[in-house]
Amino acid sequence: MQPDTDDTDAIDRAGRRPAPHKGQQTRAAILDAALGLASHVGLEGLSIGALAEMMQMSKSGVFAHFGSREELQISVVREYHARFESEVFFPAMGEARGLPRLRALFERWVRRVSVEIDSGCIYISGAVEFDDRPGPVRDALASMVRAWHDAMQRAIHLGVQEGHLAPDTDAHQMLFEMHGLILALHHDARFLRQAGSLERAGRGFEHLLARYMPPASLEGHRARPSSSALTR
Amino acid sequence: MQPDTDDTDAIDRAGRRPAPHKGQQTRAAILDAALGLASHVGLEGLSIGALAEMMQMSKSGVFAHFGSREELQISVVREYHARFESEVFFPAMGEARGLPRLRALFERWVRRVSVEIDSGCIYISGAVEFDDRPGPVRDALASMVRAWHDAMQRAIHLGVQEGHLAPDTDAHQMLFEMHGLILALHHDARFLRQAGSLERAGRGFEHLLARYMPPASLEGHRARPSSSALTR
DNA sequence: TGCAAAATAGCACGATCGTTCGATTTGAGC
DNA sequence: GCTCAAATCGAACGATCGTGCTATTTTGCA
Repeated sequence: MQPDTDDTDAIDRAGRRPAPHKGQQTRAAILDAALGLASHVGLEGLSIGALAEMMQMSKSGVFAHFGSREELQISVVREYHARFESEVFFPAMGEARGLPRLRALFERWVRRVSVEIDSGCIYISGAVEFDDRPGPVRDALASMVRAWHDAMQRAIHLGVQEGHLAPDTDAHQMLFEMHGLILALHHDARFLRQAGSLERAGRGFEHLLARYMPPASLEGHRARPSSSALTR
Repeated sequence: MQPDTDDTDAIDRAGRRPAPHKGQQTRAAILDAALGLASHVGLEGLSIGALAEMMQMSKSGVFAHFGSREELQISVVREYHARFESEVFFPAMGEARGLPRLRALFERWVRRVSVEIDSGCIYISGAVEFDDRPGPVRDALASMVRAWHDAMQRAIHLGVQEGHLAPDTDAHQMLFEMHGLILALHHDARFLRQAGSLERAGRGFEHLLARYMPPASLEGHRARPSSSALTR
């Protein structure tokens, strides 16, 4: 999880462009509305006109903040990424490595995706909308999803190192199966409106943990000392 | 898997409307093109103009066959359902009940979803596009997905009856996890263009089978005689 | 308080959308 | 081959889209 460095306001933080910050303020407000809108109608359904009406602004007023619809979409993706990070990734990183952290990551991931009835996940809807549409939006989306997947794989590797998961655990495979649970949850809860989906996702995760458990002889032991401060 | 009874041409099959069938012919051709188009740009991205150009017809000529865009979308969903049935469901039903049939269902499901590089699954993209958009299209989509899920659950139940799966197998839970594998495959292969996704889905399915295996003592035995011809 | 710049509004454009309607072409049955 | 209905076309409609301009208002700083 790193590609959220250069924002449009990078220049500001660097010192130049002396004062006027009212613009950034409304830009943030627009982005907030855009995120809410996009999570309902998708990134493709996001229209500047609807956004302007929702903000009680003129179309051109909204437009000026982004320069193009595509740039708006990319900004929304970046904003979603930032929120995802601060609601899922960072808090979970506070947990101890291995199982506790992995559990926290999954649990928060689940909560983020099945968020109180409405507001779908832009990573998921975006993946479907742009799986056949090359361009900068798709690139931004893909790079952030990949960053998230990499972070998850690192957490799984740490689980192995801590001796909480079997030494021969295929991290990519385990991530694949975890991701599947999340996607099934999103599908069943959001599209089919099926009750009990949340519990099913949780049970599925327990099944995964049981499957990737270390053999009893190794239980509780560490595969190797996890001293180095650089391994996170 | 049943809700594909009343088509628009039901009146014809019933006897009335004596002869002209050229219309149905081109309607089928349009539907075929529409299916291809929708699997790339989604049901929402499906436009009559693009379809007309692709068919080398006038917009109104295409339009007349469906009466509305919504009806076109529903027709596409129905057509996809029919193909899904004949490519996945019916052939797999030829396999023996229990594990062989379940394997066949999953394998063909996988093949249908990851179909030669392009052409995504309309069930999956449709679910994302219409999870927040009530109406007849969503209803049609949901009813067919549900029919498919029901069919899968029946197959799982038969697996239990045949003694190929543990007696306490939660069919809904197992389906949830299988569906997750399919969705993860669709995501990783189609959006992330990740190699090896197909194998990961297969491995995930093997993990599931291992998990829902009956206890060794029951292996090979049937939970109860599967005689009645009505149990399918 | 005044001034430059930033933020926003207003208007128009070309394109595309789904849809309507009347005219025209095509088809099949006598 | 004639006829009538079915199939298709062509043009136009209102709406919405993203975007480009030029005013106008608002903002932050001297």
